[in-house]
Amino acid sequence: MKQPTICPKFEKAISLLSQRWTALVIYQLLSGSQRFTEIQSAIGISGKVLSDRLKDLEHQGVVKRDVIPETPVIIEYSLTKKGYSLEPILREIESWSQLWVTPETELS
Amino acid sequence: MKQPTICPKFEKAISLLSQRWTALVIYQLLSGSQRFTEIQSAIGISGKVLSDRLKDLEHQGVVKRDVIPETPVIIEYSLTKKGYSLEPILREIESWSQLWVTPETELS
DNA sequence: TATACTTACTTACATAAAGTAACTATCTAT
DNA sequence: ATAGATAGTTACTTTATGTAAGTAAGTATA
Repeated sequence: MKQPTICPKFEKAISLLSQRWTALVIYQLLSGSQRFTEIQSAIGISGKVLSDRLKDLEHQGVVKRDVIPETPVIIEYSLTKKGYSLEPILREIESWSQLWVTPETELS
Repeated sequence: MKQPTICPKFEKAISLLSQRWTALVIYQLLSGSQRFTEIQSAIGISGKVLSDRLKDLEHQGVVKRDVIPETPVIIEYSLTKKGYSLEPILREIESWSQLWVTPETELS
């Protein structure tokens, strides 16, 4: 055990972002509040997993769920302040991808 | 279901980084080239998954595997230029985690 | 020589996570 | 009455990950 242990806060952040679909859901919500099926069709996630992720992100304070009392009722998901604070990370990934993701690696 | 509207390069980058352990392995290698067991003990990953990840990252051109012909042979893993180019992303995650990961969310 | 230890893995098996499709319940439009 | 949308849930299958043990080459100790 000679190696320094990785910072638990960093590890927690990584475990959030490296859960499948999570970063994509947050990225999608960066463009504004959206409904369940909008997110679903935009990123191609299954209803089951999206449901899980949104619940999880809501618990973590990243996403907010609003029930808008129209007829029929509209349920809107949006980012909290904490959620928007992740934007610089997503933008870094975005610009990295434009520079470094080549057609060949896209096929792998 | 409709076609996903997200940029394929971005999606590819996300699928790389949101694979479990990948970001942590890259982060670990930011501090310099390391051997298999060093990475393993530093981040607490199983040999099987580390083996998978390193092969995958090598294939993606992110990690380089060097065999150093000493006795016994030493196998060193390091980041390529492409690998180091991910540093800003990891640093963003690092600073985000310091600001936003609270003790409560650590327990979830 | 025999035994143990290290490194860099692989293999077999068990469990957890994700994908798929169908289903529910409420409301709206035709 | 029938069909379609919305926001999910449920049951089942497939894939990914975790755990533990094993392998093969080499070193060190007794």
